[in-house]
Amino acid sequence: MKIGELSKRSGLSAHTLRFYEKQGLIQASNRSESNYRIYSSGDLATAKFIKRSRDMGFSLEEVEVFLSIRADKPAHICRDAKDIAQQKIKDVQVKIEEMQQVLVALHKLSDACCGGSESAEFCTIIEALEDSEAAVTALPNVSQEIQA
Amino acid sequence: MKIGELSKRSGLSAHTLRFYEKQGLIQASNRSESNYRIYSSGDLATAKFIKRSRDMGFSLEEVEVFLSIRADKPAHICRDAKDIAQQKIKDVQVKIEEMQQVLVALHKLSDACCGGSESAEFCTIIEALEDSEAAVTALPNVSQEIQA
DNA sequence: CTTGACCCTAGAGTATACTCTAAGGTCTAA
DNA sequence: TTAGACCTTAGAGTATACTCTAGGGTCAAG
Repeated sequence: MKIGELSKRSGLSAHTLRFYEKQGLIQASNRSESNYRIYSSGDLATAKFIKRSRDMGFSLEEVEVFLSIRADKPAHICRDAKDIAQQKIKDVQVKIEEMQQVLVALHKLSDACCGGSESAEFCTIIEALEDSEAAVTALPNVSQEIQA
Repeated sequence: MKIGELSKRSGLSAHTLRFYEKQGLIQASNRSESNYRIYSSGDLATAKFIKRSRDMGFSLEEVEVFLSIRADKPAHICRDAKDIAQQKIKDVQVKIEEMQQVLVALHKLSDACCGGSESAEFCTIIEALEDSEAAVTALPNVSQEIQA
């Protein structure tokens, strides 16, 4: 199949597939005479493997490791894979906890504010952000994780 | 005070303060004869305001809106501020939920694996990522949020 | 033989928020 | 007067993962 079909079947865009190729994650097993990438069903399996790994939150770098384990299983041990998974679990847990703290602070911030069409002269949100003694205390620096 | 002291007192690096200036978030109220930025205590309050907003997860763009409300409160209403806060709450809630789903999937993935020094030939993690019928089902695309 | 859908490459652009560098000027204390 | 800490600017680099563009070739159908 050509890249368009692999794209449809894998859920990865053609652009992304070419990008992954550049990153060394996946190769087309053949090229047509006109230099089109020709993918096998094995390639489709690889593409899906990558997609699933990404959907689980693994970075491309981690996916690369999984791919290398997958490519030569006898050369690797279960711990290789499990270490990555467990580290990812920890990362996700930390981020969830950070975001839950932020959520609590945000609720405090928001709930105190009437949110009406009154002048913002005494808006508690602005006041709380202004005043160090307000709702916001000892928050971790979470900005990145919350931005899309 | 000069930028170094504002940095210490606000918790923002001098680099970041200059960067925020470029973005139009904060200005030094004066310049010394040698062209050093001279900040007032009002500037310190602004810097802290920005820091607190960032720590609550607001983007620089959102902080800009808060700053403009703060700069001219009578011209704004409470809803202006509350809308932003509530939208942020929604965003954070969505991300937390996504990450919790990912966490469940990761646990399934990881728990099934022995993690020992056995060959990865039958590693359940690799198998699960390989096989569409495995643990991983209908996950949202969360990759970004989980990466640092 | 042309239209439209598809494919190719190299490289730039997007998003967000910094973070750092180079090259240089200023200030203070010993 | 000189070392060292501090300040200045413009602009590039970092991180991650795409996403898109320009300019061009290929292919099947009508």
